[in-house]
Amino acid sequence: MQRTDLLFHALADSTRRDIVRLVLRGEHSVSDLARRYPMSFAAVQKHVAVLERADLVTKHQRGRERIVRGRIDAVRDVDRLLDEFEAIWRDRMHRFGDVLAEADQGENR
Amino acid sequence: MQRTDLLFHALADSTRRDIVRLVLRGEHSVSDLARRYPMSFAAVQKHVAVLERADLVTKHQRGRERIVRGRIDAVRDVDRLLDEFEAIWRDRMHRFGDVLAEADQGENR
DNA sequence: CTAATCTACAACCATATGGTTGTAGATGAG
DNA sequence: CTCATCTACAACCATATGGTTGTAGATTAG
Repeated sequence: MQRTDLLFHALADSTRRDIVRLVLRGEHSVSDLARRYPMSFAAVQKHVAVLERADLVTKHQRGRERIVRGRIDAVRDVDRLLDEFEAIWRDRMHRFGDVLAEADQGENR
Repeated sequence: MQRTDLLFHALADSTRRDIVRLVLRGEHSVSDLARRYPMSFAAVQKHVAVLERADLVTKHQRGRERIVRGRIDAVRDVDRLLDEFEAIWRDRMHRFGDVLAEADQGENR
């Protein structure tokens, strides 16, 4: 699977999106996060792993805890991908405008 | 599953992202699309269905063909969600700046 | 030192996903 | 009318996903 797949897949779950919001706001240990959701520690741990695989968060040790931080750069990478779509669409609108302009020219010829 | 999940999930596959690019650029029938990918018609049909469920494309009949169009609005909805993340992060940076400012004040007291 | 906490990881399970083939219904071409 | 094309949909299969429980290793607290 490619990185883009990992990014979108990671964001396609509301628990994971919520975790991203939390760790963008500030640091949280894995157990901090686990306490917030109605699921087991292991389940949250897996969600964090999915986010980590997509580079949306990083984990580093502090004592016996693992601290999770959000990586805004990854979010911006997704943003850029969407910009590409926007550009494609704008280009189409542009070409559509050209066709209309040509039609106008034809009328005045 | 909520709409956001559907949106991100739909975009978490390179074939589907490619289809979105194509139909943002211009109309294509389902069989047009199917010819482009190394998989069965039914498989492409399913991919289109996933995109449709997420409102990233619409389908309408023309003769015996089903014409697929991209919906830029859905792309923009995703964009807005990412903006929320960006805002959260900026807010954190802002608050971090405040803490530094308070520390400075403390020094000069 | 001992006990509690935090984490990692494996095994397991139900369901979802992404692909296939096959069948059948509309529609257009000749 | 007849045949080819386009589509829908069902059945099926292998694998991925999201959850669980259980076990074991680090690390801190007392």
